[in-house]
Amino acid sequence: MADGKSGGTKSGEALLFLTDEQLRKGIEAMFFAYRGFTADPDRILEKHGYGRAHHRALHFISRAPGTNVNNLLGILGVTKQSLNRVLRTLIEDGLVESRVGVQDKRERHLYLTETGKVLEGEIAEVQRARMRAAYREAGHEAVSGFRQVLEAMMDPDQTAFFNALSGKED
Amino acid sequence: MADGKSGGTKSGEALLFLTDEQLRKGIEAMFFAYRGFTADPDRILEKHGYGRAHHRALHFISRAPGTNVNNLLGILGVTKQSLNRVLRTLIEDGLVESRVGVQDKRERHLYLTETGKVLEGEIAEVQRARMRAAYREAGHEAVSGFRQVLEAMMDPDQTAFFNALSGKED
DNA sequence: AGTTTAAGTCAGTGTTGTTGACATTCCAAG
DNA sequence: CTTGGAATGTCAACAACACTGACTTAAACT
Repeated sequence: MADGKSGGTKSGEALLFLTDEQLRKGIEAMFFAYRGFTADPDRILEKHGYGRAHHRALHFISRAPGTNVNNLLGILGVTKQSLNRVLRTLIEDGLVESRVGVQDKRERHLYLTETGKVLEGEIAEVQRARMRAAYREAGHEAVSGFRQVLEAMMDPDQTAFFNALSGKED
Repeated sequence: MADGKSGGTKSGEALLFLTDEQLRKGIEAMFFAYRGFTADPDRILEKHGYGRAHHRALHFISRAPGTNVNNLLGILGVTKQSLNRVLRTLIEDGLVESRVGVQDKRERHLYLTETGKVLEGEIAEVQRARMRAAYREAGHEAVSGFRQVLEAMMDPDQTAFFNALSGKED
């Protein structure tokens, strides 16, 4: 079962033969790539005294302006307290604006301020730059495969959030 | 620059047209997929009172038995103390064995004990299972592209570690 | 009026990361 | 041979960020 050769690859049959070794390589690739993926944003965030949690909030508020706290909690998959700590500092620092809901006054709708958009844009650009470079290096076919595998790797409820965020095209 | 349509996609020319929107989708896919990627191991680790740092140590010691602390530090990209805290509990709990170096007595060589191999194997299997399922769902071509993009996304020094860990084939 | 929902808060805890100081060992220059 | 520097690993104290659980406020629903 852990001899790295047989194991769970028996039921694969005709279509796809996957040794434990190949799977392990994929797992390690995921680990190292994710570090690269977060490296550039981390550098910028550090200069401002922020962490990844702040980036995630900025990103998804930018992506879904006017979203409420509950929705953001679902997307980020953290607790209220975790999100709130981050959100409070972002609001205090004037990067995020919280507006009381019109229809439902219990809700707070979140928006990036101009300052918030600047920082989010700066971080997004370096992250896009790396993604762009990786895509170009790997080529068109690879990009499609990359996305397919990633989507298949998500938990179903996460996939729901992912799809809900979809822009029109893609 | 942040209108999601133009921006840094100008120098793409013939080969690959990438809108900011497509890149953003890739970034979000990476975020959600990584959460799925770590979900199963996290569940097992939690039962034992361990975290991801413990898993990473177990994984790479299993991958490179007899490695010393310094090498592990390079692979994991954390500070000595971070690794050491984790390593100490794993040694105390009898999952990892630390042997003083023969040639250089400053070095400690790390090995999994039988107990350590059992836990590492259990975690590795659930992680492989998800990767296997994702690979099968996405298909052979996709797997190749997935790996290509991930490798291109790594920092060069991380790629070095990644390749150094390579098994014979693959 | 009573219940539920959305958001925010306070207190306590755990994991994981950091820096700084320290012990041991090796090695090479005087 | 000894002394001093470099490398390896350990320990202590601290910061960031996640978690649970209990509670408050306000608004909405029934």
